[in-house]
Amino acid sequence: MTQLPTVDDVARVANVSRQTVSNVLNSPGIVKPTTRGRVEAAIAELGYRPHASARRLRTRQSSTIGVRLDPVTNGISGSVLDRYLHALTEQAAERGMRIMLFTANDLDDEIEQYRTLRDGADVDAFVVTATRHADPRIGWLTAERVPFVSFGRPWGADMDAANHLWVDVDGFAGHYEATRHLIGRGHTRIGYIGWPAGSGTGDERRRGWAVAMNEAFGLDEAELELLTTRTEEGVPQARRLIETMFAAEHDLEALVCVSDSVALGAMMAVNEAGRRSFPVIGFDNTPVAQAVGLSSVEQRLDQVAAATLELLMGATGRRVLPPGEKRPDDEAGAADTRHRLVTPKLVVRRSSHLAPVEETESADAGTAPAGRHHREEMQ
Amino acid sequence: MTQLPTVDDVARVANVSRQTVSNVLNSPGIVKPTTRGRVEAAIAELGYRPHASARRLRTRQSSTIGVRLDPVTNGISGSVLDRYLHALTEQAAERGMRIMLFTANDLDDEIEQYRTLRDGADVDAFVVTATRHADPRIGWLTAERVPFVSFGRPWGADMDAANHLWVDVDGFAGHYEATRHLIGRGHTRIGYIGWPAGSGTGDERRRGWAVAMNEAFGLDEAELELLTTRTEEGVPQARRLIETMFAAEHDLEALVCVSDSVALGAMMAVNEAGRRSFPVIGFDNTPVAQAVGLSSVEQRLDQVAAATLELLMGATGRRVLPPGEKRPDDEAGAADTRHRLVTPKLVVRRSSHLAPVEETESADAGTAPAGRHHREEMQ
DNA sequence: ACTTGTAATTTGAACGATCAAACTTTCGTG
DNA sequence: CACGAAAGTTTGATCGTTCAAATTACAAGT
Repeated sequence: MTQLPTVDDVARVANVSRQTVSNVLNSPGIVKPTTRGRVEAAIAELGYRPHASARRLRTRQSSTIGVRLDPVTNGISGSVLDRYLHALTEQAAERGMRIMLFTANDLDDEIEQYRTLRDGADVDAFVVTATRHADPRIGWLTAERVPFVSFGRPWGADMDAANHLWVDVDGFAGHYEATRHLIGRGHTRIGYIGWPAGSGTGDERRRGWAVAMNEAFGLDEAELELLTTRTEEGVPQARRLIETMFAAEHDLEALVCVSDSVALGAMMAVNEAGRRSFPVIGFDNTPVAQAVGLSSVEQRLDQVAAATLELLMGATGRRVLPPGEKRPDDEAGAADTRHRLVTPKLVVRRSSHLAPVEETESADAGTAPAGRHHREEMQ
Repeated sequence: MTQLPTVDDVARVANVSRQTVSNVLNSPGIVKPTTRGRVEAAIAELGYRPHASARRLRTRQSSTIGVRLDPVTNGISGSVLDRYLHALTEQAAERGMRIMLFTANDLDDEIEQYRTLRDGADVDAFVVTATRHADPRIGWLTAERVPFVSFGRPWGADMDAANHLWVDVDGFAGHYEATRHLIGRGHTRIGYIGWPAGSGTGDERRRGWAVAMNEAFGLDEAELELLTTRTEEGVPQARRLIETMFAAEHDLEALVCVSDSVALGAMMAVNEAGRRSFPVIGFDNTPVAQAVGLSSVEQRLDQVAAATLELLMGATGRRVLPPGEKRPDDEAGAADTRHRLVTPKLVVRRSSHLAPVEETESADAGTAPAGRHHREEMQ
């Protein structure tokens, strides 16, 4: 093997010109079928593959999406980003795109990386994760007209001005469904363990619980607040919290928890206290939840990934669309085409399957709102 | 913003030639300090960044390492690859390298991807994971002289012929230490739950247990086999296995398990059976283990990542070395320079901290071989 | 001062593809 | 049957960089 074949080599063999070969590759429609066949044969014969860098140099397109890999390994919940990454990589591949990872020390450094990757034509677009209030990255990317989608909706003041593309999981719907599930099983005193107020994501999830409780029992916000406790993320934190709670008098019957970590801590405290019929539901459906039989709300990350690419490339496109312009699928006045809210799905396991309904092995379609959510046994 | 500045723009401003600018960037040593200063000033002034694709076209180097992201989300253990990926991305960045992800449907498809990425000068090297017996990928990469490192040593017949670069975690050492720890705490009847025989990784871990048991109690392989059970990977599988085991008569006092999934299953069965003083140790130190207080063997993936890059790029190099040649650090006859075996680390948690030593909160440096392993409380 | 060697810098030519425009063939039509 | 338009194909230029060789600047040696 002396030298990689180039477009010229193919042209020579197929007895056509460079450009025709290029056309066969990029716009097969405009070249005569006869010729195309000849060229394709030559390509196969020589084992030719386009030189991606040369193409990039000319077209300024890289067919690559950049994702910053967060340095923190967030233990349990860290896997959410990883699962998203898996889904994104797979679905991007189906559209001829690839994912490039990079790291950054802080937000400014991240912007610096954006610039380098953009200027070097290394990536066509970015996926921004872990957005925060007044995120400087969003501003920079928007100002520079770099295509991007953020996984996580804008919060706070940005919320109104937000005309950038974003995808998010509907935490409200998730815990609304979870709470409905518990209510359907006959529970009334359902508590909520959340994160400290002010986290947009956490507040939204709690709101799902709150609305369901209000609809069912007419509780007002003051009453709901009495059923709410808040803690930092983490298994032991939550565990201690619930232990304290059990020590004091209380009449809770079930808990909806803002995350699997918190739910696991709660579950452990519940077990420790010997309360066998005390349902707990988490959020994220992490491997941990799966392993210990914790009911949880599954973020459908494949759908999130699909939505990400849809916003970036259109419904079926194979290249990144320029930002800020009218999107092809804007046509039918189809809702808002600049963001997607993915509805998560409750996964019912043992932890939510305890009393007050009689605890039988096969009790399933009983009082539970059947068919609304997916039932999964530990397997 | 009209046009991105090029090397020519910088040259004009600094009043030098293209090539000098290029030299300042790539071999600053050969350009006179005065000139260099002028060029650097111009670069800063214009905010110039090299066009990575143009550079790649010329040099045929991409400063990128390709990693196939396995489509399977292996639940609990899947996070191992993810954590490796994190570490690799970070450390690669420190050497000016980036990670590109891709997916493939099967091994042949993966080779196809290798070819595309290589021919397109998209990546300089690959990291191959999940190696198996007679892996076709290894052969192809070697024959094509594509630089690569495999995470996972070669097994079986390949083992001898293996002259390619590989990194692996020393599973033997991991479970040797785990077993020594249990022995140090006074246990004698320590069982092993492994994967079905024939998995190189699993066999190697079991061997660590076996050797420790043999050294301490003089058990021969027949006797060791009696203490061994095997199961497919998975929490419920392991759980049922141990339930059966507890149902039958047995005199086990402790268990070393080939993975955290298996260990978790075991732990649940143990709890269910009301056996409170029955230590269990896993492998991988997954978030799950951390969350439920399961002792486990931590694969130091940052070290694995460091070793990967060392093999690929030399101790401090910033570019991938051509494969098959004498490596720079071959000099001092330093062991084998073509592979690295990373020693994992036992992380002691509650699950291994139970009897027969009196179960007190502070019992720590008692009979345990102090200082050998890291002690971590749930935090 | 004059060679000689080395350090520093510059110049022309790639790298492999696509773009834009020019050219040639094909085909429908008056 | 010639004409013009559309379809198909080719040609020259270009993307931004680094390589290889050529040139110039500078210091030391006889």
